Amino acid sequence: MNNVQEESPRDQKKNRRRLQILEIARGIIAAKGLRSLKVRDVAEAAGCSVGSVYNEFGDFDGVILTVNRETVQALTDRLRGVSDEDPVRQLYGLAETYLEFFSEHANLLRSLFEHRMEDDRPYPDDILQMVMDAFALMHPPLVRLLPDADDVKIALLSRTLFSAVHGIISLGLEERMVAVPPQLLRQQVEQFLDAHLVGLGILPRR
Amino acid sequence: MNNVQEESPRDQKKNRRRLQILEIARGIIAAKGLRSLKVRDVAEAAGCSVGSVYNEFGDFDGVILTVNRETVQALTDRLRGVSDEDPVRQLYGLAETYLEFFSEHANLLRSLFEHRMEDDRPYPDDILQMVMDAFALMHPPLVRLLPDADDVKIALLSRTLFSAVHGIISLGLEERMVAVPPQLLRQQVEQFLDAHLVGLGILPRR
DNA sequence: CTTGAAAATGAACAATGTTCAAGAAGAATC
DNA sequence: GATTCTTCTTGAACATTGTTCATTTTCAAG
Repeated sequence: MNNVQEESPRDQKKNRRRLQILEIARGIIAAKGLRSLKVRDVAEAAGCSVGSVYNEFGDFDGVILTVNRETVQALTDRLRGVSDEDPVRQLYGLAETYLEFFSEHANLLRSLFEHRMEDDRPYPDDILQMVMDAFALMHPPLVRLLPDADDVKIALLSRTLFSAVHGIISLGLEERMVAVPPQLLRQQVEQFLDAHLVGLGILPRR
Repeated sequence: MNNVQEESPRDQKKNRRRLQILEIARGIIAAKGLRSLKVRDVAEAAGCSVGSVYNEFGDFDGVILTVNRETVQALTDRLRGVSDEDPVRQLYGLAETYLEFFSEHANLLRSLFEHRMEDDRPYPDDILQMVMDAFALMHPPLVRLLPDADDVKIALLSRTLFSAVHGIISLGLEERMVAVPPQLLRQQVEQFLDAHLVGLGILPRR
């Protein structure tokens, strides 16, 4: 049985344009923020009609959500690239990588965390799951470092720790708030982890 | 010299309506989120024309920003009410009070942290300052607990700690993400503080 | 080539923020 | 109290932007 679908020229064109629309939307969000994203701008830049955008994504939220989905995917890929050789280093690496990624793609991350659906439509489950999975990446190193602890507790701890790091970074990079210089922020995150890992008994008191 | 401006009947009416508009806007944001706030709804509920809303607040962002200003003011008031008798208890109290306030006014807090201005207009400085001041409320108890530490470092630590707590709470209450049960979240925040204060040498290792 | 299905189009519509000329209301002056 | 001046209020009109859909175009299959 051959499951490989041949891609007709028509589908190729369709896919090419789908990617193009996403690329353009991502570019606008990254450059000028989610609030500056307009259907007509995207359609014009992609050389198609607004109807085609709707045809491809259902509604405008569909475009945003697809960009967000790809953002969290890219984030996860980056976080998975952190070396797991030494579990302590891995924790620092995850936090620092998150900081790097957030610095490089601040507006995309904000779109991911701040976008609200119209009315009371639910946020897509798969994206939420992907975010939770990303935040669970501290789980394996924590398990290694706290072998006697309950696995459920570690899962909770992983989310808590990553959420804390997220708070420090997202507010630290918020240029609206008194902006923290990047180098200082990195140091801030490190010292935060220092203290916390000492508190968890993972690192010795200095 | 008498600096007290008599309030003319006209001003009274104006002020009454200003307050009414804010009350209505706050109610809508709190109940259905910032994205559901519409000028016409506010004007109709306040029994005036849309023009009057603009006359009073300049533009629609003006309404939102005023609500946000009052939100952070209310938050600060609540946080200032935390007892400063015991500095350790004060830190826990600040975190728990923040959790309480966030639970009760989740949509208002989200409006404060997530609202972006049109184009590239800057977010009002006074609001940013108020948020930073609120986050600095951990400073005094930390100074008492770490009398030998550099004051600038403590200021940074205060912001970091509060930002971390903010991250844990805002993501924990995010019903979009896998919602954490309130009681569990409270425990989560407490355990987070436990570990961190141990790490800072403020609490003894248990 | 014909034909039927799928996609693309863009004008029209709908929702919503914004402006402003005209009128109403109130204060100031006599 | 009448007149005049200032200020506020109004809401229709406009501007922007998301959404729909009847029509046209495209193109693969027969």
